[in-house]
Amino acid sequence: MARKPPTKPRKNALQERSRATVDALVEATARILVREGFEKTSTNRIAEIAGVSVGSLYQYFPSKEALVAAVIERHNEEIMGIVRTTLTEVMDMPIEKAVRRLVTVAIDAHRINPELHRVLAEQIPRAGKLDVEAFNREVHSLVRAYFESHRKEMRKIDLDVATFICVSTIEAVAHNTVLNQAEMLSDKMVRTLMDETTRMVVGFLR
Amino acid sequence: MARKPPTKPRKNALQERSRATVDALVEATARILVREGFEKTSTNRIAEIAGVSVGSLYQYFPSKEALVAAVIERHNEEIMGIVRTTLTEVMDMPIEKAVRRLVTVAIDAHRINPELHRVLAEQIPRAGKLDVEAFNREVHSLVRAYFESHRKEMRKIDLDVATFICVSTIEAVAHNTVLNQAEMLSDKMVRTLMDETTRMVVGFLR
DNA sequence: CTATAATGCGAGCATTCACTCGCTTTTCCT
DNA sequence: AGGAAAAGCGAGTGAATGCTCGCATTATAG
Repeated sequence: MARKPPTKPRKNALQERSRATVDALVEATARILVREGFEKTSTNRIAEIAGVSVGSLYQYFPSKEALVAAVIERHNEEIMGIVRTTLTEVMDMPIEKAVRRLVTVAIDAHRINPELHRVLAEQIPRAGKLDVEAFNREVHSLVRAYFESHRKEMRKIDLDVATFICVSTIEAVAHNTVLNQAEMLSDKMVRTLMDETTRMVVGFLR
Repeated sequence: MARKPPTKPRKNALQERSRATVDALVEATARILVREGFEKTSTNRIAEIAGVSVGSLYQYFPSKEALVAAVIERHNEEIMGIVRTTLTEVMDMPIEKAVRRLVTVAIDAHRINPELHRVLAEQIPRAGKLDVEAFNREVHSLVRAYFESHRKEMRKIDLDVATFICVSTIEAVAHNTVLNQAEMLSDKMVRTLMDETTRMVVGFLR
């Protein structure tokens, strides 16, 4: 196995100016990933688009992977923010309402930046792998917590299995809806898909 | 957008010897993809492992992408073979039986070569994109055909929506079961997963 | 056996790319 | 003001890689 390149910043941005530089670099990386694809994403190009020199880039990011990892982390954090707040909102709702809400949120989350999501999903470099796993684990445990406190509404079923299946299903439907079918889908179609997915999951749980 | 590299063979292998060369090259590509990852997969290395010179490689494959595409096609064909025969076997079975069989087959298919599947799923180059879409379309239409001829066992529901949701679900569960959790799962656990997934899908359809 | 086509070879070319280093400019602190 | 620390610069370096091309070897046909 190959040694993985470092991911931690070489130095922390302290002053205002340097924080802006770091931001510009991450933003540029995301934009190039979307607009030109992973292969075309070179450090020289990133620096160019960010309006920064390669030298400065390497002051804050020890490797190209570190930059991509930063993009992944930012994107994941954005999504996790939504998921976390939604799951607390939903905590007191009955299963039917809660699941419907989760399905909606899953699709919304995938719509934040579908192209970036696609590129990250397709081309996850080794660097981002850990982040994504942590992400999955957190979603899993949040959903499981909800199930635990709503056990009475549910039939007898292993909670881990239920969580695994439900999360996989909702994620897959959202992913495929937004990415595979793109704009082919009318709003009405999307609503039907959400209704039916909700129905399936709810029917499954009780 | 960048122009995509050609994928068609530069010339067809006619004689026995050259067919063996082509095979060795595809096989070597698959092995390197699995053992050393996409990044380490260079044409020079492929030729080396295949016991063939780079020059010969380029007699049959116009680009590196063409080689990867060939691997993808071979893998997809292997899976599609299983899916096709299973769906004809299943054509006369009632929904319950049929779905259970399909879930089993989905997992089996993912187990053919999990590592290769993972690499291909993660690192699909532009070249393989079309193949994968064709693959999805075929699965979709096969499943839809089954649903059509079993409409009486099902509640009223748009067949495309039903197909989309069912295929997404089964694929996602199989994928995550085999790849995310790897060997962490006991056989019993897998059986439970299959039972529950079947239950969910069947419950959804009627 | 000989001519022709098919197959195979691999050093090397051209290019790309991640990353370094010596230096300048800007900001902060007293 | 002035010195130190932080931030920024970008030409240049070395390594990797996709691919070509001229030639060598092997198979087929007449």
